[in-house]
Amino acid sequence: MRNSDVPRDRAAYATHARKAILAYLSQERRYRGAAEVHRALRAVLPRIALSTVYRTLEYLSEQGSLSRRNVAHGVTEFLYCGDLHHDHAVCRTCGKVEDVDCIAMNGVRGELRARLSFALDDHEFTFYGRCAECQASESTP
Amino acid sequence: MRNSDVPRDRAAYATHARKAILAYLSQERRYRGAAEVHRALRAVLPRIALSTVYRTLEYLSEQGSLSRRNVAHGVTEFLYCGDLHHDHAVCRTCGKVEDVDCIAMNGVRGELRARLSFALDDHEFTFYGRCAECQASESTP
DNA sequence: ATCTCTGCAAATGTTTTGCAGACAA
DNA sequence: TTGTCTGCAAAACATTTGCAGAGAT
Repeated sequence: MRNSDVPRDRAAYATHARKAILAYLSQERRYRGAAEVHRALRAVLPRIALSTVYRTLEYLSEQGSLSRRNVAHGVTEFLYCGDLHHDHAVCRTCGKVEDVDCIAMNGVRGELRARLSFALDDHEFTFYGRCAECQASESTP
Repeated sequence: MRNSDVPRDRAAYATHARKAILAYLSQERRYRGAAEVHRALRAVLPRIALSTVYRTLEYLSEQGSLSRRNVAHGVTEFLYCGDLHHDHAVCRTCGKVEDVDCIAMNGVRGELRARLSFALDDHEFTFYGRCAECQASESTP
């Protein structure tokens, strides 16, 4: 394949909307939907359109800056989350998300292949429970 | 609390729609959306309404007979799946779902508590790859 | 007979798209 | 200047709901 056959990446502009959404989500350590992001951004960019939020979230998650999850009622939520693949522990009380880089995965992978003859090439793990902070505040209400 | 105060469960009728949907999904070992189920059921019940399919899928998943997952574009899919909690290995080639009752999970749980002080109360694991059959047919096309 | 379920049609809520002007490079 | 984004408004889609009649017990 000649170099000229390689589709050139389209230029990616660093616009107000992209910067603001990335700034908001990287500070917020929770999954947020388009409507929530839109509401929050209006403080900084009063004229931003909801459709722009959708397009930007889509763009950023394709770039790998955001990870997405589909929740009930047709809603998609996004979380700021570097380039690395890792799993998430979601606190059911405050919604905070912590990254889990799980060593035990190696064992799981081997077991899966041995028992099901299943060739694993990807996984999605989500843990639900209570984070350390919320456990602490439960005892002192 | 007196016995008469306990809200009595509503009677559950074994209707054509419920039987047919359960029959279809228990034979099909894949996640299916409402539209797909509806299309398939028309062969047996020509007058069945899409809204009935939605209501029935909702009902069956609340009963615990179906497990649900939210996929992209606001679509919810359902899988026949007994009462037991287990994780799924989804074949990316044929879509077939196999249950995984993974022993290595205990290791994951312990690690999570030790490293994050995270009190785990539930998890959702999905594995993606190729099932044994699809691996075999890849070598003989 | 009674209470539950279903078909139909209309409504809801999220997400997508077309297009002309605004913006970043 | 040039090609990429954005705002606006309208469309597309999956899903939900109200209601009267059909169905299950």
